[in-house]
Amino acid sequence: MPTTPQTTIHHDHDTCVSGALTRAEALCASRGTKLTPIRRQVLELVWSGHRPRGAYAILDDMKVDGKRVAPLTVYRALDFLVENGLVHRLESLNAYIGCPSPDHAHPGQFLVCRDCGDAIELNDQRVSAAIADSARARGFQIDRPTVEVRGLCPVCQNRPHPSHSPADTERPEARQPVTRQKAES
Amino acid sequence: MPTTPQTTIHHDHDTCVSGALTRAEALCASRGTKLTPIRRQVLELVWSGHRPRGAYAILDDMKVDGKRVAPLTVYRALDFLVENGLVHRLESLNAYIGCPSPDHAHPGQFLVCRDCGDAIELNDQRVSAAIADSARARGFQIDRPTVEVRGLCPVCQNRPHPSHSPADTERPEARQPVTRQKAES
DNA sequence: CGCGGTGTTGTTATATGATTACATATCCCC
DNA sequence: GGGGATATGTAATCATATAACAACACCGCG
Ligand SMILES: [Zn+2]
Ligand SMILES: [Zn+2]
Ligand SMILES: [Zn+2]
Ligand SMILES: [Zn+2]
Repeated sequence: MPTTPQTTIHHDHDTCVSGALTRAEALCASRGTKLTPIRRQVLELVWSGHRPRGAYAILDDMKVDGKRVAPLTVYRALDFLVENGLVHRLESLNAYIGCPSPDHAHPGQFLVCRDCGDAIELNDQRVSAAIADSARARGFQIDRPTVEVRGLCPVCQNRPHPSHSPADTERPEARQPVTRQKAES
Repeated sequence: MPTTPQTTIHHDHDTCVSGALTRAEALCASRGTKLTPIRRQVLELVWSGHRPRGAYAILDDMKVDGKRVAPLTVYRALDFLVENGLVHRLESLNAYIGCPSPDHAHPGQFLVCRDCGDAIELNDQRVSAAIADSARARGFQIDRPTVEVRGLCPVCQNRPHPSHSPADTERPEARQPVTRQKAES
């Protein structure tokens, strides 16, 4: 049994995380930015669940030398990671998620499941183009478009109902259908 | 000099607010929902600046009988207003803004200026359609699409730079170019 | 080497945003 | 008038994010 078992679709998540870290190292090296130990650890913790994660959830796991770090430490690292495109911020969840393709600049477009909490990253050119057109028509200069679609992912559509679901045993991290959920525990 | 002078584009804002309140009254009456004094006051305060406003900013103005109300009072009213489409919540700002056309259901699409803080509401069918297609292609069932575009509005593009701007005297509510701004004071 | 600038981290406190749990009041229908 | 649904009051607490300031580390340069 692997050490980090919490993802929706089965895959070799340990490899998945180490890959993300390796790519991040390479990217920072090529750009002359510094992926310090703290930043690296935060990035690893963002990836750990392969789903959106809140800053304080990361903070809880951030023991450095057995000592709990300050919130600012985590936020500063997250700012760096977001600025460098290694992590996206999900505005509607106040949460962060690792970007699988940080090498090319892109805004985040996400399908966020209200049940399992997973966030699927899209990169739909039609959506981007439609937004760009609409903004241009009004003379608005875009910094960063945000597209976050809340709903129900295909997997969760096929489960009877989250709160009564017998699948809780095999997917213990399932979210309750609350109004405004947290990204994680 | 009017009592509520803080908007970007000059217009008769007092009429603008009273119009929104009248429409809200009519809409609630037709639906059988109740626009209570508290809800009405919160709606008025949401509209007061004609721009996104945080819950606690509203709270600060919410003296009822000279007494400060509890946060929950404001949040409950905001929940009602959002559910009834009278107000939109801006996820990227944790703020609320009045909807100019609450009569027909629609998700909010916004162009949010990073300088003046104004939010222009769009309703672009191409954007909606592109998002719907993209979600359908992945079997994702949409609850609520969120589109919030951060950038610079036409007015602010023509001012030299927010922090050095001489226009501060005529637009005292201008925002600083900070990383993650508040909706209001 | 030693200096000074830039960038990173530490520490403490606080602002802002949102919810839980429970009690009380009010309205409307019967 | 009883009784259920809706609305508000009160207190405490949780969650998210930033401010202000100090210390340290790295790096290029004289
Ligand atoms: Zn993974
Ligand atoms: Zn991405
Ligand atoms: Zn107005
Ligand atoms: Zn609207």
